[in-house]
Amino acid sequence: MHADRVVKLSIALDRNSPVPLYHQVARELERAISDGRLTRGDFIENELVLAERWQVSRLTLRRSIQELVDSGLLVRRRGIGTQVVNDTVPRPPRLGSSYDELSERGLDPQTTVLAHERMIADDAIGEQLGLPPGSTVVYIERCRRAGGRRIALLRNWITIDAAGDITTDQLAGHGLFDLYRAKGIWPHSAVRRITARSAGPVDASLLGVALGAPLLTVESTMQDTAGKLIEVGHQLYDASQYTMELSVVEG
Amino acid sequence: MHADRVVKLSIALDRNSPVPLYHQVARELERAISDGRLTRGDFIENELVLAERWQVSRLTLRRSIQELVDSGLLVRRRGIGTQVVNDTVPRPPRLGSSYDELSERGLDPQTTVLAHERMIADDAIGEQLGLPPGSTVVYIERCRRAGGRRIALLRNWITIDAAGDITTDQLAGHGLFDLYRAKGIWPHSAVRRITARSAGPVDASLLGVALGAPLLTVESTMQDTAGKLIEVGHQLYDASQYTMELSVVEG
DNA sequence: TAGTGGTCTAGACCACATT
DNA sequence: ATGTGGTCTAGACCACTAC
Repeated sequence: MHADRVVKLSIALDRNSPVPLYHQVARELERAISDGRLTRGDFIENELVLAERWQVSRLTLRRSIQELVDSGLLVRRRGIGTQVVNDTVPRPPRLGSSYDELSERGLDPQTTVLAHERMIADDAIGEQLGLPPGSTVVYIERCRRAGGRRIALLRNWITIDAAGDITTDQLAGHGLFDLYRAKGIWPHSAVRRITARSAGPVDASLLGVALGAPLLTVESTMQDTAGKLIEVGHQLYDASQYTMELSVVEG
Repeated sequence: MHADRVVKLSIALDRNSPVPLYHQVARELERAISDGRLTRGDFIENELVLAERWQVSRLTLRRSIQELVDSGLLVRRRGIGTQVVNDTVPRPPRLGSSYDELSERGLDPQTTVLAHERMIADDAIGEQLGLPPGSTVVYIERCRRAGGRRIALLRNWITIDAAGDITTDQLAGHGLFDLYRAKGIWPHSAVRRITARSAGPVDASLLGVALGAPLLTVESTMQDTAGKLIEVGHQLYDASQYTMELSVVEG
């Protein structure tokens, strides 16, 4: 009972490339899926055969396959084989600014800086940033537009270390993420709490929506690769214009 | 210039356990972090030393460390070492029912089945499930409660294959995920679209909220490990009672 | 019984960061 | 120059699935 198609693949590898072999193999497999040589339901040949044919060690091959399994394109089953489950790479949630995200959707994001100042962190913010009471932080409030319409209100409380020398001009042209990276700060992980609320008078007038309009709210805390807390962010999205999309793949 | 603490760890491994060695090592490392032997900023010893001391191959050790790197607890830097970045495991978004999620938060979720019937899928739903027009699906509408309060309204359109023989009784006592798994169907990945809206008359009365109250909405499409589309789900959460939480770690 | 993926080893060499 | 993590190999044995 095997109506299932087993596809023989040929690939080209460059052993002098600085790109790791396992990644080259993964890329080739991914290409085979995206250009249709492999489609949903197809099996690839078994690991011993592929390792021999492509002249890589089995472990290296396995690592390549694992990459695609992690990203949700392949599924492995012991005793059965490795099968294509997905034609397109599901997009996992990423650390990244809404600026990048809107760009990727083909919109042309623009930013208006509404506030950019130093202030004493209130207790809640200070605690989330792990700062002693009375610490100074940089407060930034921006309005994000796309296609001429106001999409989101972005409020950030950032440690002096991370944002002390960012200028208002820089904020208008770039997402915060780019500015962090330019300073050598590497955002590493974030916790996001997502819920909804009705627009109050301030939010409504800043976003240009009716009083009581539904807003999607995201509160986040972010830290860098050294474990240092960088910022607390509150984001308010006009729900009629913005949908947050994320893919989840079972670990 | 090394104020950084390098911690010497002792661990116990059981080589006869069915649990893979790399996972045992990972678990021990995780325990060392959670019980405070390792804290943020600490370095673990280098890979050669640890592999020798714990009598595992370097590759096995690396795989253990990788587990914690993936989950955001450790960071590795070439030429420098491996360092603890996080004390607690950030919780990545997972495939799982709100039932499981509410359970984990210590609440006691209860379910009322409001509808459970076969119906002809409308065009939008049929298309999302990849079914021909006029196909029959199972429609389920449930109200999820916790702590005696109504938290969410769950609407699912499920393929006959996946839900054809689920009974109403089963639905009252279990999350849909458990029922799928019991049938040998393994949810593999989902795409979720999250936004907000104001409660309409029907939603308001079913959830027991005021007309126009803010709701968090999640629309999802899910498929199993074989790549088959299983269900489309629409979930409405009372935003005053529910916050969606997710952690994102940079890949 | 045969075939598949899952785990583990010992050893080699490379690339990068610090001193 | 030294120490760190990153890649890669060849080979072994195990666990699960199918027939």
